[in-house]
Amino acid sequence: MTTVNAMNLAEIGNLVGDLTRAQMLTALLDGRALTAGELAWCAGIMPQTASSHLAKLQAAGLLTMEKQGRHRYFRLSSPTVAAMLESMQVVCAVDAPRRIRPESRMDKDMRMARSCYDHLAGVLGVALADALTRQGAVDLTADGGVVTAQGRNMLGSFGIDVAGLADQKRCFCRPCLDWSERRHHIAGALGKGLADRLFQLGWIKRVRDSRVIRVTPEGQQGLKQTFAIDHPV
Amino acid sequence: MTTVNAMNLAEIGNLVGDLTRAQMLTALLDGRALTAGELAWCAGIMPQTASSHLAKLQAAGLLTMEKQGRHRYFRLSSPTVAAMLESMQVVCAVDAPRRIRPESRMDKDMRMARSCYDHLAGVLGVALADALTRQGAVDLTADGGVVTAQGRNMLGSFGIDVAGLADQKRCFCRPCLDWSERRHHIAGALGKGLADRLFQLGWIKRVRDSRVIRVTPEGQQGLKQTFAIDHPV
DNA sequence: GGCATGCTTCGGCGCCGGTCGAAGTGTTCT
DNA sequence: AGAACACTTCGACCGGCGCCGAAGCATGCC
Repeated sequence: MTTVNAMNLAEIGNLVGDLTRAQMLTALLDGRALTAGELAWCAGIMPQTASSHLAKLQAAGLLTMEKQGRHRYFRLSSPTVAAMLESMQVVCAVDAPRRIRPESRMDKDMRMARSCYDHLAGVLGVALADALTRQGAVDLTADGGVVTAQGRNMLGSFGIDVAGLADQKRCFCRPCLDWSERRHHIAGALGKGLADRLFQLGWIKRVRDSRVIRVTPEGQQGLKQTFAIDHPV
Repeated sequence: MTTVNAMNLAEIGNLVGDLTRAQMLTALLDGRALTAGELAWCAGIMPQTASSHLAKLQAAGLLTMEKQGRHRYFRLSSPTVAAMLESMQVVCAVDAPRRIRPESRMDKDMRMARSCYDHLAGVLGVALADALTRQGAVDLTADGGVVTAQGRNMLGSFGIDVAGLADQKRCFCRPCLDWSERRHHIAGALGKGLADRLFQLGWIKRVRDSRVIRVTPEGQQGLKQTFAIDHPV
């Protein structure tokens, strides 16, 4: 019997399948580490309850914990976990028969620009991928992506150490299906490099307590000049 | 609040998180369509119970149903769903702290060679990917893969219509992390093409009621001659 | 028509697991 | 030292869900 596989599958599913834990995981999906208390607040439960959930998630290897003074910081234990969660969201978004879309302000912002573990997603993420493709800097297919010689120059002068990124163990340029746009954006080391550089330049900023990304006025101008992207407010 | 995302996530997780449903999904992971009765048998439950589970999975869009006489055939509704399930299994295999491995005969066979939705996985799948890489037919990275000019010739003379496969909508050559080998094998249209051709040649056969693949004596010989693969019995 | 088969719906049972209050441990601040 | 804080453990409650028996529809075979 293939039960051993199914058991693993069910265990993971079960962990993600509780709304409270799903809220915690969603909160951690931007790659930051949060304290147990913050996670409890995110999920709207008492600290004791959060503690038991976090213990389970940690025991299963989805989360790693780091003690720091009297705080305990939790983060997703690897990009693999983030990728899994994204793939689950993609299934919701793509395959589910249409259902009520609350269309809240936050949802709108999330669709506009958000962090996806350590890179950019939403309209902005897709626009960046499009722009780099249009400029011949990267060749992005559904299967994967490569940076062209021209792209290396361009990204280099933009302040991204392409060679350094490519040396890392992790995927260099992975296409990541965007659950809101239903198109691909750039993930992997290059995706992180791009996001990091935009943060560094002050072109984008995180919105507190969410994955939403805000484009600053300088970013607005810079994106237009460098990538010919007209990002809405 | 990002609750809408978390809700979707939890819904999917909840569906996969029940051992019974996980067994059904695992049984469907090879891409075939099974009847409600067969799925009930796979999960070891009564038909009534299976019916309710299948209704839920279908309502959520994970499964599609097709009536055929008095049978109802269920299958995974898309490769996206299969990819999600695989990604969940990868997380179990890679991130989970080591746990008891029952080491049953079936597990051994599964690790040796199995179908993964519509392509090959296990030792055989990885060996094929290695062989094609070694022969310079494909260039497989963690990000994606491409078929070389030489590869097109080689695969063409092996009876695979590379150009035809590349024209399809779906990913052509996607690397898929193997949960047992923890290395990549070839998925996507090319992966399916390879598997189909090996079935057609009679080199491999499915084992009844499982995803296990058996290599025939002809296959043993053919794999050695064509790909220099010494596949264990 | 009569009967077997495949699947669904309904109703009630039983249990697993998420929840919080209370109490305990370890850390930091004054 | 004592108090405030962050988090964990324990115990009890209870709601939800997976389970099966019985009955109800469809379909196919004789």
